[in-house]
Amino acid sequence: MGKNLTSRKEDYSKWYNELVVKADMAENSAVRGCMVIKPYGYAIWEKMQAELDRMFKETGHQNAYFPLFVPKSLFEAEEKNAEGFAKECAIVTHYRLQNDPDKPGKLRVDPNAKLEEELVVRPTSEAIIWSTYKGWIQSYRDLPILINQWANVVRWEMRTRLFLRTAEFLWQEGHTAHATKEEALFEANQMNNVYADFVENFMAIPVIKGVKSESERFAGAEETYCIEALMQDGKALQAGTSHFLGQNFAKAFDVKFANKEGGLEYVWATSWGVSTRLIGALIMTHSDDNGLVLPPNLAPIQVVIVPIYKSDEEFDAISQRANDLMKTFRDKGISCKYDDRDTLRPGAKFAQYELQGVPVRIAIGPKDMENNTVELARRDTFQKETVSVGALAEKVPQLLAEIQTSLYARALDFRNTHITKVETFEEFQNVLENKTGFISAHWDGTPETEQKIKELTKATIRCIPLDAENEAGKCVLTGKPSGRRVLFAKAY
RNA sequence: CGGGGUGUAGCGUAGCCCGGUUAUCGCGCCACGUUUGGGACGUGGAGGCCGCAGGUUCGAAUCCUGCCACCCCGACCA
Repeated sequence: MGKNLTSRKEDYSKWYNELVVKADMAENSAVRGCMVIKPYGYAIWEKMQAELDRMFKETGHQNAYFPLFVPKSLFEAEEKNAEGFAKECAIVTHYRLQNDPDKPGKLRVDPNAKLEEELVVRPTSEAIIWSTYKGWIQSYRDLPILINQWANVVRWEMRTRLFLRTAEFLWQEGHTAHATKEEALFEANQMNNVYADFVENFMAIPVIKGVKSESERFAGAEETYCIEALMQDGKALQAGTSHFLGQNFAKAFDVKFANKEGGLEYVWATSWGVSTRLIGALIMTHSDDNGLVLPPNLAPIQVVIVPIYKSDEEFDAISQRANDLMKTFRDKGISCKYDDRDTLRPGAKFAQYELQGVPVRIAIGPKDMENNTVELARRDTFQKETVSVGALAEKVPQLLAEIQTSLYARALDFRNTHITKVETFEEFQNVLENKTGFISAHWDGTPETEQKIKELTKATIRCIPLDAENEAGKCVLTGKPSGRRVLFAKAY
């Protein structure tokens, strides 16, 4: 199921409902491709937010909030940025409805309530933020500004894909202002490292750090750092980006500062973001045919306890033990749940928690009560063992840690076996067709060649890896000289 | 926006070509009872403007026209 999340509805629909439902289109509704994130899915997002927020603050950032609406005149100020997003903007043109004289009971847009200037619903916030920063920055003493915003943004894509490309999505966007180019470059690179750290160590998804080619670069950026992950179906997913914006936005919004020498200089900028797309990455990296598989770090419930009983007496005794265990676990910071519902049989509960990806399950029945044991089962491998009650306080935290590392190891192994070095274009096409995954190949460095390869194979340059070694070679398509390999793949 | 496909109960579906009693089946839901170490079983029950709007016809889920939505493939993209 994890292999085909976005292409085969029947594969993911059974647990997709646990996380999210695509908004039902009301009659006449133009809302398309938006998602409803249900509590369980949102709890996962909150865990991500909490950890990222911690990491941002550790690196000196603060949270703030800026308006949803961007006046068109601000939006168009940075030319490349505006051009890049123009095709996918939702625009507010009116501010009032009125009763429709022709259709009783219906409303229409009041033609007299046209806005003097249209408002763009933010597809990203550089414009509104830099127009604000202008008023905040006069001197080098006002720098750096290190701000992050948690927000929703709207991108009116022609085609949406659940989790990976919804019309509205939640994200964080960092926007920083610096006195020097070096400092801004350091910041952009640092935040890309923060993302890599988070995605690898918290979400157990291996990534490749790199920079984008010119044509894949963020609109308005001078350099785009990125982390690229590989999904189980062999397609690449951009999991996060961090942009060095140069002085483009400072120039567009006329943001200058007085330096120590008394001269005026334009400010250097970065922006960086990750979104609810990461939930999609999580699903497509770890899930299997039984449903979601959550790394313990992200699981809203890390341990679930299921009682198995016939009589009330048995139930009471098991409940007592379960509550004792819960206290033990909670003291160790483990989130746990005791499912004492008498409306479902144990088997149904097992299936449900597998669907939800709960990492560890403990079952307690009459036999266990007799022997002072429990059945301990792990979601990732389905292994079960009988463990004495006294050993659990040690064993469960260990098991959670082991699941976390083993999920990462499994994904890393898959990823590494799906990076293929090729020398010829024939090999290139062959790998794309039969093996999928990343292709490490030489490229002559021109946008034309990149475009040609895209047309011929649908594969794009995912990134130029930061750790790529210098290696003389020949471009797979043109045969022209190349100084190092880049990574190609079909991408979401 | 181009090409293909699909809309029938909360979910998944049969019926549509070839129009004709009360629209099929499974899951789920509700009630009662028996059950409970891997998705229980029995009995009874509720739930449908057959995507929307027109048209053809004595009669439309079924035929025709228009519209809307969704899915897949392109273009576009976090």
